[in-house]
Amino acid sequence: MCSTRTCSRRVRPPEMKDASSSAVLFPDWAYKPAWSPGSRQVQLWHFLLELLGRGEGGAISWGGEWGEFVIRDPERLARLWGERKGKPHMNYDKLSRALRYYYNKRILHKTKGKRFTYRFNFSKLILVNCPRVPPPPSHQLVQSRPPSVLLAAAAAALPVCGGAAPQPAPRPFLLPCCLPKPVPSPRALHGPGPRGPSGPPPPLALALHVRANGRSPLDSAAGWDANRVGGSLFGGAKQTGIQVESRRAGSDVQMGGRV
DNA sequence: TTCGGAATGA
DNA sequence: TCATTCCGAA
Repeated sequence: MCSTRTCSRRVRPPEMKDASSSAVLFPDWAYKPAWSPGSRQVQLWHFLLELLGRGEGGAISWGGEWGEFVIRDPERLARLWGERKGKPHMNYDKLSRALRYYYNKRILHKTKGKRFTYRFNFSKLILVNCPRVPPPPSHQLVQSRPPSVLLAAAAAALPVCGGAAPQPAPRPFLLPCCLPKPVPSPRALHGPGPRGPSGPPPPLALALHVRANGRSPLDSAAGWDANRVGGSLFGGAKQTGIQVESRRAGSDVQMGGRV
């Protein structure tokens, strides 16, 4: 076992090749570098959405809140992730560190008080990853071209009802604002509808809402504590801190570190 | 259990 | 840029 940080061996990761795992939710281009700047491999949130969309209920499943998911078997999830990345020594501690880097980017939030429970911020993913959604003015969202796979991913994997019941993987559909050719789906358009009093909108409705208004219902949702919107959410969030981002964004960014 | 700094790799 | 790895702290 590698006992030092300098000992790292390059293992060619088993990138997704088989249709059984990739074609279900994501088109091939989703994994190309052009759609994932800075990374030539599948990203962790891709992977999580993929598992969630496949109904990989053993290791991870959707939680009760909209966008919330629960890691049922942390070590198994880590093992799966490690297999995907060719990192045999992956464990939940390391995986969760990667998840925590998503906090700064507002891709993910921790659901406090619930073990192994996190929540996707789909609105942020949509806003910054959809090329045809105009970014908010006077912000620096755009120094890199973000992957537009996100909408497809979110749309395909999102629980349509948002309830606690596990969702079968929905038919893949891709949202028009991110695609050259819209592929509307009747189910996507109508969906079964919310089940509870605070039932979430179907993903497409959310996306269209975002597209029309430039913001998402999630941004103002009471339960969503990342309510400081409008910052350069992806661009400046470095691993080492968010001070640069706060400084540059000026008035409208208020990230207090931990929430 | 969760968090985030730091060093490092690709 | 996105992790991976390690680790100390809460």
